Parts: sequence; structure tokens; C-alpha cells
Amino acid sequence: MHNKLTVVSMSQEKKELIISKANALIQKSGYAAMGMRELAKAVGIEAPSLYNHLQSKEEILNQTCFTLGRKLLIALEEVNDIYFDAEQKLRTAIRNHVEIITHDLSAAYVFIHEWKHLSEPSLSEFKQLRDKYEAGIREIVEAGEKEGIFKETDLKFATLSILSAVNWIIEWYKPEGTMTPIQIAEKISDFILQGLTRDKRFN
Amino acid sequence: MHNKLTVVSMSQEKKELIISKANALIQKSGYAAMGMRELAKAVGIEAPSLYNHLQSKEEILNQTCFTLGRKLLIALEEVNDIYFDAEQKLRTAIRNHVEIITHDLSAAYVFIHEWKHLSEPSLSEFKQLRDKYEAGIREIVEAGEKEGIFKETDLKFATLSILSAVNWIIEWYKPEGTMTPIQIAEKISDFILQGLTRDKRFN
DNA sequence: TTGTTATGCAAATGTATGTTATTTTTAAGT
DNA sequence: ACTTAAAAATAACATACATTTGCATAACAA
Repeated sequence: MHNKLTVVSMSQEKKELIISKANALIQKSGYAAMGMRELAKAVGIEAPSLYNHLQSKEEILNQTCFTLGRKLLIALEEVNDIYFDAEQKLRTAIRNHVEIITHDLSAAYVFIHEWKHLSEPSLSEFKQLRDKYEAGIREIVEAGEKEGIFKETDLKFATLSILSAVNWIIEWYKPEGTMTPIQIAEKISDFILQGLTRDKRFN
Repeated sequence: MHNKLTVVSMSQEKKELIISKANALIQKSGYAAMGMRELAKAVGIEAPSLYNHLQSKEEILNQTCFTLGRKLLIALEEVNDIYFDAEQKLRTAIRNHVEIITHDLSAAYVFIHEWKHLSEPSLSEFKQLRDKYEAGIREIVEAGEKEGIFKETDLKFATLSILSAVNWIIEWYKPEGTMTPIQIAEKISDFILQGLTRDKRFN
């Protein structure tokens, strides 16, 4: 019987490599379907060696979901503090969101879709984080309404529409494509602000 | 050695029950994470009995993805045949889509997210179906542009934005909520056509 | 009644799962 | 060169997986 405490790796580099490879596999086949042996092979080691760096499979999920969640939330709170009018706030928030999400698509996929597989209490904690982010977006829309820039809308609905547009990116974005993340963000902002209809003022 | 041919059930009722329960479980925990034992328990039989009605687990995925895919495609093709101006086409297409998706949320979830787990050749076939649907939406946007109703946009991008809005519904829609599917469809259409910005013509 | 088919269950098959215990190799610090 | 700790490997564990086999029952047609 050994006095073996929890193993905590010193080199975080490897851990990040593992999580990054894991996210890629999860994006391809889902969290539940990703096997630790498969992951180990992708990293170039044997499955049990993973546990020199991780406590469990779920730690991967935890890491990715919360790291990305906090990153998004911080960026959003910064926007809500600094910028002045609502349109600029919204455009900046969207640009930040798009940049963060496109910067690591696999992680974004995990964050957006696979958080369901978190177990309590992480699950509740994560939902709270998400709600907070959603509330931040809603704040901007609300401000825009009060400023008279945005039309009166169902706040909840408008917020969800914005989130749908920015989160759906992971379903189609390819880094090799022609549009840069910033260009995508601009197009999405235009779309959300103006819609498809031709502006009749200039006709 | 038996001469046991493929088992094909006569009562399709039960099969539909199984698939419906399966979709609910898949929505909750994902296709890979749903176990046949768990499904059997939900149906009220033992796991091996499922195979009196199904050939395999994947048949569930197949059924749901293709049934819903065909349903959506047919509805869209009807719209593209009948209605005249592009705005009406788009509004109708969106309404159909929303109605179909909200009618069976679990199935919609499987259709939108879990098709990845299909294996060849079904996978390629399904992708083709999806592409066809996307092309149908793009046709409408293209027509709107030519009619001068819609502004000139990146066709691909506009199409994806529309699909993102209607597909994201499954992430938040609750049948107990206040909005009916038709109301949701209207709001989405308005949002896509007009955007958030207040119409300055009437100010 | 008899033959047939649909449906179910219990038992078992082979494989894959996440993970632990234990040992060996590698690398760094002295 | 010696020590120490980190990282990897081997072997194994318990459990869970989708599925098959073989057999029983119930419904129904002849």
C-alpha cells in the first residue's frame, strides 16, 4: 500500500496538448464516443499514461468548458464597462465572441455542445456561467432599446437570436476560408442590425 | 443453425414508440451515450427484445435523420414551387421549418446534431440531403436579391445565418412557453428581414 | 386443433470502456 | 556518478456495451 497522493503534473504543456487533442476528437465524434485509448494514441502515449496529467476524462470537459466560458465572460464584461453607445457595444461584443470562438474551434464546439455531459456540481456551475453571459448580451440589447437605437423587441428573443448567429459559426467556419474572423463578425453584426431587407432610404 | 432471416416487425406502432423514446434519451445525453438497456427500460421491455423491432442501434439514427430531413426538404420544395415573391417564400419556408422542428424537438435535436454518428454510406447520403435543403434556402435569398427586395449579400453567409436562427430554436424552445411556433417563426422572419435597428423612415 | 408468426425473456458472447496498481524508463539536479 | 521525481509502459480490473442464441409464450390464421 503506497502513500500515493493525487498526481499533479508540473509540465502543463503536455496537459494542454492532451486537452487540445481531446477537443479535436470530441468535435469529431462527441464526448461520450471519444475513448481514452484513442486520445492516448493521438497524443502518442499509452492510455494509462494520460492519468499522469489528468485526474479523469471529465477533467478535460471541465477545463475546456470553464476556461472558454470565463474567457468569453471577461471579454463581454470589459465591453459592457468601456464602450458607450449600444451599437458599438454590440459590435464589439460580437467581434470578441467570434474571435474567441474561431481561435479554437474544437474547444468552442465542446463549450457550445458538450457541456451537457458535465456532472454535478460542475453542470450547475457551468449553466450559471452561461446565464451570466446571456444576461450580459441582453443588457446591451436593453441599453440599445433605451437609447432608441434598437427597436423594441422581446429581449429574450433578441438575445437568443444574437447568440444563435455567433454560435452557429462553428458549424460551418473553416480557417482556410476567405473570410477572416473579424470580417465574419462584421457581417454578422450588419445582419443582426440591419437584416436582409434592402434599405429603402437610399433608393 | 437456424434459418433466421432479418426480423421485420409488423406492428410499426411499437417501433415508433421505441424511436421516440430513443430520441428523447439521445437529446438528453447524446447518441453514443444512450445505451440500449437504458432505452429498453424506457420502453418497458428488456434490451434484447428491442431487436425484434430494430436491426441495430444505428437504425434509430437513420430513421430519425432521414425522416425529418425528407420532411423538411419536401416542405421547402413546395414553397419554392408555389409562392411568388421572395419575402413571402422566405417567411413561409421559415414557418414550415419552425413548425416541423418544434413539433418533435427530440427528433429535431437528433437531426441537427447527431447525424455525425451515421456511418457510411448513410452519412454521405444524409449530407447530400442537407446540402439540397441549404441550396433551397439559398435559392430564395438569391431570388430576393434579383427582385431587388433583399440587399446584395454573400449568399452562402446569408443562408447560413437563416439556418442558424431557425435551428438554434431547439436550444431554448420549451413547448410550455408563451410563444407559439408560428409566432416564433414570425419573429425570426422579422429579425432576419429587418434586423434590430429601428426603422428611421418613421421617425 | 394445428402451424405460423410476432414478441418477449434469460443467458451468454465478445469487445470496449475508464481507470488503478505496479513497474520501468527518462530526465534533471546535485 | 547518485538521487529524485516525473512520465511512460505493462498488466489487469470491474463494468458496460451492442448484439446473438435459444427458447417460451401469446395471438392468430388455417
